[in-house]
Amino acid sequence: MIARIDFQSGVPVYLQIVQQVKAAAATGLIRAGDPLPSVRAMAEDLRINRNTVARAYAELESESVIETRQGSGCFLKDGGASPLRKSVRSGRLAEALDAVIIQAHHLQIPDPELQSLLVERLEAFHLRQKDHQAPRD
Amino acid sequence: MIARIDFQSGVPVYLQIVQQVKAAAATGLIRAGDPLPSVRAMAEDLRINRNTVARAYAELESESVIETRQGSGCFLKDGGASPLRKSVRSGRLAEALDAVIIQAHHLQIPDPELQSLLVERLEAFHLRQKDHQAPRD
Amino acid sequence: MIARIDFQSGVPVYLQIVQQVKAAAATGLIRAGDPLPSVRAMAEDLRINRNTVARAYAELESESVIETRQGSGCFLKDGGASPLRKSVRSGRLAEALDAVIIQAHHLQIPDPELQSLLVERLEAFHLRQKDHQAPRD
Amino acid sequence: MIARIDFQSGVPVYLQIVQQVKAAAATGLIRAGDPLPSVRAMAEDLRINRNTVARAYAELESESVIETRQGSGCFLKDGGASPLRKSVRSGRLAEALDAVIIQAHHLQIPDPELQSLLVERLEAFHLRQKDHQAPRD
DNA sequence: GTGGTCTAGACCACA
DNA sequence: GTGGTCTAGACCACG
Repeated sequence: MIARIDFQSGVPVYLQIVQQVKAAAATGLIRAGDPLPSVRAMAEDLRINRNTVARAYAELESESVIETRQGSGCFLKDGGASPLRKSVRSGRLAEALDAVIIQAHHLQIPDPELQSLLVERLEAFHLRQKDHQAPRD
Repeated sequence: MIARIDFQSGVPVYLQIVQQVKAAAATGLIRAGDPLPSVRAMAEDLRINRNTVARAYAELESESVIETRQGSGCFLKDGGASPLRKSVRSGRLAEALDAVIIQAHHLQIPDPELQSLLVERLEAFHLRQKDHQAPRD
Repeated sequence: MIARIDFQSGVPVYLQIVQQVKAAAATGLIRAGDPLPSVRAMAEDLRINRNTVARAYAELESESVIETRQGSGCFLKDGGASPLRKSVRSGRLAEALDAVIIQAHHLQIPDPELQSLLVERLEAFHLRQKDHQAPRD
Repeated sequence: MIARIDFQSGVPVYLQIVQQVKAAAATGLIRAGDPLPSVRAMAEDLRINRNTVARAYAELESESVIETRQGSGCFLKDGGASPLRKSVRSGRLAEALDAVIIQAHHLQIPDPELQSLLVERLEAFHLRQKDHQAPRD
């Protein structure tokens, strides 16, 4: 099972799926070419409607994260190149960072600590990536 | 002007106001006892519906950030310190950073660029703060 | 009424709406900032379900053609800059052209005629654009 | 090899085969009376399901493009000329071109570039045709 | 079996 | 009033 849904969070269920598939792809839990659980299977697993899963998959496809072939399933794409312009990509990341900065501000966490926390989480992220590569052999 | 609304962001307008009033309080732009702009004034300022501002103020009052006195307006309450323990606070921030890291991965933005982007956005953030504080002198 | 649906064509209804809104935007029938018919209104107009229209609008938003603000409606964006890379954009157009070329081949229309037909349709397109600009004054 | 499948395109695989067999017939790659590859051979060639090839052949037979003889395979029928009148044919192509023009507009690709892209894709198309015909000699 | 589309209707969030 | 999300269930296209 790939995803866990928090029905209390207020975050749309389909977006939770999107985020968790992206996370699984980023850390290497699933790799290019790997099939995702079928829409029906994931819906049953998470006890949600098929349509909700289908919507998540459609969103993932429109972002070029997965590829879906009618009748055979959904597969993870290789992250060859984002179709978005560089400026757009850093713009989006800047928005996300701005939100984090405001949050840090509210949590009264000083800049240097935020920066070192980023370094720490980056290291943790790459460790997870290695963990997922090893067991495959 | 306390708040700036980003209609593109998808974040509810009333929540943007809530967050920005909190931010303004945290940075000292407004202090305990200071009056907030009237609902009508802020609505005209931001060119949004009065209901939206009223809702933001209601939310702020329910969180005990502000206090409304019948007939005279809304005022900032004191109580600046975050009640959360340090570990809880950085834990929350870590979650937010993890999400950003995953996003950066899918946007194919390398670690060093992410880090320098953080520095850049932090500088922009503090510049904005100064802009707000200057007119007060 | 902006769209006409052909239920016989086999083309998904939501895609027909997407195409027709794009066409209306391209020819200047609707302009940047103009509101689109509400989801409910268009659904009633076309006698289809609200969700189908909503899906079309969602697709249009994900392609940056329109902007939707909760509670106030959907508005045409100004076509400032496509977020896609230049290479991706011409790649997509190349795919569309390849399909046309194959079709021309099946219809046994020689290359020079295809090329002059393109010129002709381009002229017709720009004429339509002018037509839509004039009546506004 | 008669067909090349583009799994990314979203066009049903069986339709791609239908179109490409028609194209092969139109360009003279295969001629009246020629045998088509067996269902099994083509399926292995293209790494797709036999059912998919069978469906394509069924479609082609129902359109009288090919003929199946029990036990000996499928053969191309004659009857090359398009039955449509010239005006109808260019009318259909005009519709397709209009759609491409609208797409080019949204992709912000200027007219001259669209025209030169057409020339480029036409060349690529004819190159592919030659590649197919060469091995025949 | 797979995913895609559409309908009908409920409920929520926002202005 | 606006759009967004989710469910339930039907039907189609594809492999």
